[in-house]
Amino acid sequence: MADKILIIDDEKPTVEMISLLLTRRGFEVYKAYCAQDGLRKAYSHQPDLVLLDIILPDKDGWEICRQLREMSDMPIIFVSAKTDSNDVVKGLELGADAYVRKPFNEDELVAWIKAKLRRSPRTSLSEEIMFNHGDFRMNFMNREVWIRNSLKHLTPKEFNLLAVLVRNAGRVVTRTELVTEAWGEEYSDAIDSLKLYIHYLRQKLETNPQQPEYILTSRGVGYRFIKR
Amino acid sequence: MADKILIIDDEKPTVEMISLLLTRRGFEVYKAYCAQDGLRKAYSHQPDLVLLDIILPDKDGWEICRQLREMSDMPIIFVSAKTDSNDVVKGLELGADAYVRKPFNEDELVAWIKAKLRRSPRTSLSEEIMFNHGDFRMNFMNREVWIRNSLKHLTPKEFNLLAVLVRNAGRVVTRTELVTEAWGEEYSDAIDSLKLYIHYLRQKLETNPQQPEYILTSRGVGYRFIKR
DNA sequence: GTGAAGCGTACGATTTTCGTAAGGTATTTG
DNA sequence: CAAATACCTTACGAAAATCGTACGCTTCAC
Repeated sequence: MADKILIIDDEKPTVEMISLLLTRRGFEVYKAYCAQDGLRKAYSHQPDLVLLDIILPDKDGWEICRQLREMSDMPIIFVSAKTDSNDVVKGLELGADAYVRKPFNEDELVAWIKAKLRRSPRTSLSEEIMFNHGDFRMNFMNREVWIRNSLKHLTPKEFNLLAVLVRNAGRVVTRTELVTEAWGEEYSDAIDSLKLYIHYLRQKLETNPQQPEYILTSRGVGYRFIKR
Repeated sequence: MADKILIIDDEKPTVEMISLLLTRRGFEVYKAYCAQDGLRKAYSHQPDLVLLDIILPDKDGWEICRQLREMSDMPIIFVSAKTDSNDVVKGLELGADAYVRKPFNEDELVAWIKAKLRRSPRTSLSEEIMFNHGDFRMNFMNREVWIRNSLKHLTPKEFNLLAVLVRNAGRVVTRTELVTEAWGEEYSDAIDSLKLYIHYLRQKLETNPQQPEYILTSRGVGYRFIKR
């Protein structure tokens, strides 16, 4: 799954340049040209990291940083033409994770981004999920799935598919959503494979695969993992 | 309790200057003038953060960074006169948290330190990790691996690979993650070497290499060191 | 009731991955 | 400089994972 980066900067050419650079390296990029829009997109897209300019038309970058910090721990990197040490100090004290001076070296910016992403906790994803009073246990860390004290071996694609279902337990997940989330964009039309893998999973997980308890189908829409 | 900072740098005046600066701001400072001493003091004093120069008499700063990263998450800040972007990129890729170019502004350095301390999880680094009731012991200081009271000699690449596995014990580590973490970014596609070195490790560590107890494979994903 | 569409399942072919062996090149060490 | 050690490439069989396809069953609209 590609990391999502939000760029907040009013200089359009800069934004385009960074955007191109990051897209080429496999990131998913969101752009905002003013503070208001930046904050809105931070809320709606939940980026994994924010690149932040200081000089903006409406509010300044300091204020955005402060407001972002109120809601989350996402890494924030200032990217600014204000190169004075005082500004660096101020940015870091406001809770930023790094400060890159403009003009910047492209590789260096990418290295900062990667370093901060590597460090960021990703805690929203829990290590293990249990259902059915512990009868069903899925551990994302060691990639093990247990049903009533017996370990079920899943292949990578099986595991990834189940992971998406389990993380969205209780809600019907669209077929395309399932395959793209589990296996990547290039599988978006692999609906035939989907039913095959659902079948494999049921064979391995369900007591009676003909009458599934865990993975239920929603005709014409997708599948849903029971939440109990 | 005052935060402990370890400075590893061979230029005495610089060390004294930083030391004074930090002491005045209420930090507890430890100094080392070479790589060996730096690593030893890192283990013995358990600093909360490390300031690291690149040019050192014995080993270089890159190597220290890699070795520290093998066993702990403590924040590392490079402070170097090497100001080239390539060096910054290299430092960050090795797992450093920041890179401050010499000569630096004092307030800025302090701001970086405080920012990194604020974020840091406060995990202590131990010189040795044990599993399996002490049957398996890995010592990062003298780079020794013991299994049931017999010393196993590992080559540098073997040791580094094992270190990444052990540090992530219990979790499946991706193949690319493994090689880049253990050997550096330039190995990111050396998946063939990986299986070879896993093979070597198993030959040396496992009682029965055909049925490994320690290093388990997660087909299509990576490997995992058993956590017990 | 009937046909069409959606879904489940069986089977086997193809592709990928893993472990291991063998041998060659570089690098270190005495 | 010779020997030992570390590193790396290639190759191949076995096992696992993936995928295509065909077909039968269920559900639903009319």
